[in-house]
Amino acid sequence: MYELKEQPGLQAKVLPGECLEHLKEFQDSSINLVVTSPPYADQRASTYGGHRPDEYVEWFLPIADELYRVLKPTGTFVLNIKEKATGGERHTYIIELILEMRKRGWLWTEEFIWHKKNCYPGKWPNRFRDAWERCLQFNKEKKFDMYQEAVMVPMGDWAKTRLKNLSETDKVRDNSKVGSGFGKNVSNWVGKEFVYPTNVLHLASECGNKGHSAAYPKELPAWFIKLFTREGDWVLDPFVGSGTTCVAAVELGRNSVGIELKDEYYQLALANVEEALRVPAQPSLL
Amino acid sequence: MYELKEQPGLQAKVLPGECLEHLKEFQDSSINLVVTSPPYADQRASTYGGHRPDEYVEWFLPIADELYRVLKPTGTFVLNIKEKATGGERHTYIIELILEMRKRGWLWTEEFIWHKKNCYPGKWPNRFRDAWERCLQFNKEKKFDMYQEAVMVPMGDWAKTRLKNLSETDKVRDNSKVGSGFGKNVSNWVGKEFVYPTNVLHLASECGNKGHSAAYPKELPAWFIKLFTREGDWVLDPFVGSGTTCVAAVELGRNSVGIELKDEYYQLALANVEEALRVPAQPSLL
DNA sequence: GTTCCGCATGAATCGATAG
DNA sequence: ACTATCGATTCATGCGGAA
Repeated sequence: MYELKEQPGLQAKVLPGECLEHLKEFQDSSINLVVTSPPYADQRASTYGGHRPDEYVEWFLPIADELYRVLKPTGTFVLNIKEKATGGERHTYIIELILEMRKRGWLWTEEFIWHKKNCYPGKWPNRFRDAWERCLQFNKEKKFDMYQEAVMVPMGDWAKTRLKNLSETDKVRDNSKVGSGFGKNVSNWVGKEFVYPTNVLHLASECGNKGHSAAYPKELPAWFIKLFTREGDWVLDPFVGSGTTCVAAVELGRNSVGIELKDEYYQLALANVEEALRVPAQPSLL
Repeated sequence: MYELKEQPGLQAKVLPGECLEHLKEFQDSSINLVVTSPPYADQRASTYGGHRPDEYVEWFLPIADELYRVLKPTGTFVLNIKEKATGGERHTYIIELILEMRKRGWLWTEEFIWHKKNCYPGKWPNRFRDAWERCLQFNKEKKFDMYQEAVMVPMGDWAKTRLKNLSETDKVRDNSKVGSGFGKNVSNWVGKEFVYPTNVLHLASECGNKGHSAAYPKELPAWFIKLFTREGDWVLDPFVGSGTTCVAAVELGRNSVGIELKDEYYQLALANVEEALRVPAQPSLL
């Protein structure tokens, strides 16, 4: 049985292997936020631990049950996912999953939209490029921890004016700059008016910059970590991939656990989390 | 039995009363596009002809059946809708409706996201402002009519590059005025590069909504009308409200039928459609 | 050191081909 | 028929090399 204790210093663990096995070792009500992007449904079940659309719900429900158990009553589960198009139709396994999870006690609190500015190219006779993904928010209780002030965005007069006339490109660029944590310059915000965001997130999907294809920009988990946790809280990603969620948690001063089945990604996650822990958290981000 | 014939001149009819009654008078396979924004689920069932969330699916399915019958095999049904938040949760009647409609033969081809730039202000302890709605695309057949070229947009780089050029300012202003980012006066963009749009639509929700409660900007039906129909085709909106869909159809040179239960809106729709018919269609829009 | 251009590269999807 | 694989299509982004 793992114990997640408050200790001096930041903790970030990455565990190799099946998430269901590891989850059983977690104590009840020990996690503040689960945020994950599970392997998408894939015809080729062998590629990345993908699962066939028709079996997706059946595969995921036992995991959802364990996540329910380990989550604190005031905690939140954020599921980033998007259904495939098969046979000319959008598949229904995700909306079926929502219904099934509700039957098992989860509250479907909200559906955020992640608008991907740079989506995958392609042309088909019957559809356009898919530029959005779901970020489904589930909770155990109606009352849950939410720190809305942590994700407020500056909205000066110039921005209001620009939003009316300009293309989405500039807005996205500004937004991603703000949320990335690196280009953040607090002095630039002095005198600007802050407003609460909406349930639509504008983030560019990360391009393959350092060879590791992190198909889930760090800004996405970072946004939900800021919104649903405080420093010292515990964040869990049962499908951590290259470690993006844990890195975001470390940079924000949250403790985290990531689980990854595939050894290649596990090794990558280890290295990335190590690197993140080496750099002290930036006070401006916390 | 209504007959929808090709006649010289544009036709736009508005019918008062229950849509189910009128739909039964339509011939099979006579409509190219159904696009509508039905009354949203409302706890107070009497207010806007709204229907309780728990009864929404049951109420809508018979209408969906009739729409299926009157739609041409290569036609499309676009349903603009968004679930309410009740009891701290997003209600599930819409995803249940999708599953039920599929059981009755509809193909769930795609889900477009309408991103409302200027959504209704407000603040709640457990959620942010709702800035998006679903535009569910249903079809009868895998192969359907789709005219993708009609909604192409200037390439992403274009705005960024040209905005630096002061001499292009006028064109930018025209752009925002005409189409809010979609379907603008093509003649202005001759020689520029165009790309296909994505399944995320950026449209401001209508501000001055002429007495109608459901703000449904004309650009929304206009975009789908351009995408799924050609001039002379028939467009149907069984919940036409103040006539927005028919006005958009008229302006684009498509024939249309709108149905409205509430007399107040019906009168408004009549007036708006009359006005639209008085102004000759602008060739640049067709 | 800037700016600009060319180029590779994706959480994709369809249709055809082969077993 | 039904499933697995492959080629074609497409565009925002970040990189490197060149002016």
